[in-house]
Amino acid sequence: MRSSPPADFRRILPPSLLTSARHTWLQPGAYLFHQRDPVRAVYFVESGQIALRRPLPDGNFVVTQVAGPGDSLAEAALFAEIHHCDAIGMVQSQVLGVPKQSMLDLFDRDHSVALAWTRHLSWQLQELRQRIEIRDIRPARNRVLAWLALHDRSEIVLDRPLKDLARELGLTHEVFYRTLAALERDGSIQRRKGMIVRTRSQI
Amino acid sequence: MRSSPPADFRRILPPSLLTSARHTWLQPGAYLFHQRDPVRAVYFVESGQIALRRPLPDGNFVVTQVAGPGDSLAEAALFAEIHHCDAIGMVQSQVLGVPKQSMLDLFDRDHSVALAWTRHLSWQLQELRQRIEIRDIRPARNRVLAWLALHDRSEIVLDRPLKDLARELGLTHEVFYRTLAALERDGSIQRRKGMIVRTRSQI
DNA sequence: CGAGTCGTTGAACGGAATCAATCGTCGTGG
DNA sequence: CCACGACGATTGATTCCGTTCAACGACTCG
Repeated sequence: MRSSPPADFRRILPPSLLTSARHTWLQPGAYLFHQRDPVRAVYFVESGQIALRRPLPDGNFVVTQVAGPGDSLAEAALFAEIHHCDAIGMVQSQVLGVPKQSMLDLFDRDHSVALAWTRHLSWQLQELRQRIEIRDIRPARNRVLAWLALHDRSEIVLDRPLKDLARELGLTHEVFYRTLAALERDGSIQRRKGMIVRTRSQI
Repeated sequence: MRSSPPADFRRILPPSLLTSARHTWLQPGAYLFHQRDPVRAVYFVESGQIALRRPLPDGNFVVTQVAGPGDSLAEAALFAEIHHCDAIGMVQSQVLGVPKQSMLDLFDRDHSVALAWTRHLSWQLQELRQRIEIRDIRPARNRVLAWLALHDRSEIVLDRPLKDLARELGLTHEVFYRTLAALERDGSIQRRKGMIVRTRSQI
């Protein structure tokens, strides 16, 4: 899908930063931080799933991000004094916390790291914009075809469960399964264990 | 909606950079750049609308971004030798092109500018993630309520046509109108010229 | 005064969500 | 080892909500 490298924090942060970082285990429902907590660190998800949500006056929430393995979390917090949303583990999760000040200091000392971070953010942006646009494609058949077409190789390796991919595409997993089945039926794709192969590529 | 400042490039780029920038007028359908063109500049939309789209082998396209006034365009190009998508004016548009090298040089010379750019990207990311999550909310009524709830003040000033807001929310304008009408009917909001006022805020 | 666009409502259709049931696989513990 | 539960994958049936098409009024602009 993406023409940019995978946005995994391990490729962005230098080892020197990683040593000053703290690993944390989070049980399901446990808070990583609360709204209005002072910002101490920028976080990266190593495993599990962390949700960011903004509490509303009436006691409800609006979810603003769901971060999975490899994702960075609340990068904008780097430029804020306090958090403006809650962070909660959806499942048992492991996160890496890099102290805010260490990060800013390193940016200051080492240009290449600052630039690498900028590149990371730019890639993320590109990917998200793409995701938004692809979700606007209707019906499901065309959306899935577009998603397939964005992959450079005709063989798409499924590194995640189809269920997760469905969510990324903004479809329920049922509809995604059905659509894939329909595409295979009419010969647009072939399915092999753990991968999808594009055959014709008409949208 | 956002708790961060508006992401307008005029607040990020220092005047020194803006002087070295070039204004370009783009007619509808005209290309700002093509895929595989060498990256010369990073662009900002001053007026109109620019679409980024990735050409497919079969002659089709997948749109990856639609940028409006104030938006930066293809920031990731700053780290690439060639463009990997086309940029086309959807309507008559004016863009500002800041030479890639000027930008990188300035980042190198002036930390504060580099940091401002990082902050800009972080805010953009946050906003996009929020947009994605809000578009997952169904049905339309709840989505609109969530969108309203994200605004800090109970009076939401409509700076853009409702049509555009509908698009941002991932709804057709008809459904958006209807939903607003329904919300007003049951007393959840009140509408005054150019603004919407939250009254009750239950989701 | 028309042309164009936004805002608004109506009616009908279609496609995706939802609910439900089944199968396979994997890991866990008795 | 097998039973059990959890979860992914899959398909069916039904419902419902958002899209689409259509029409109209208000407003702005040339």
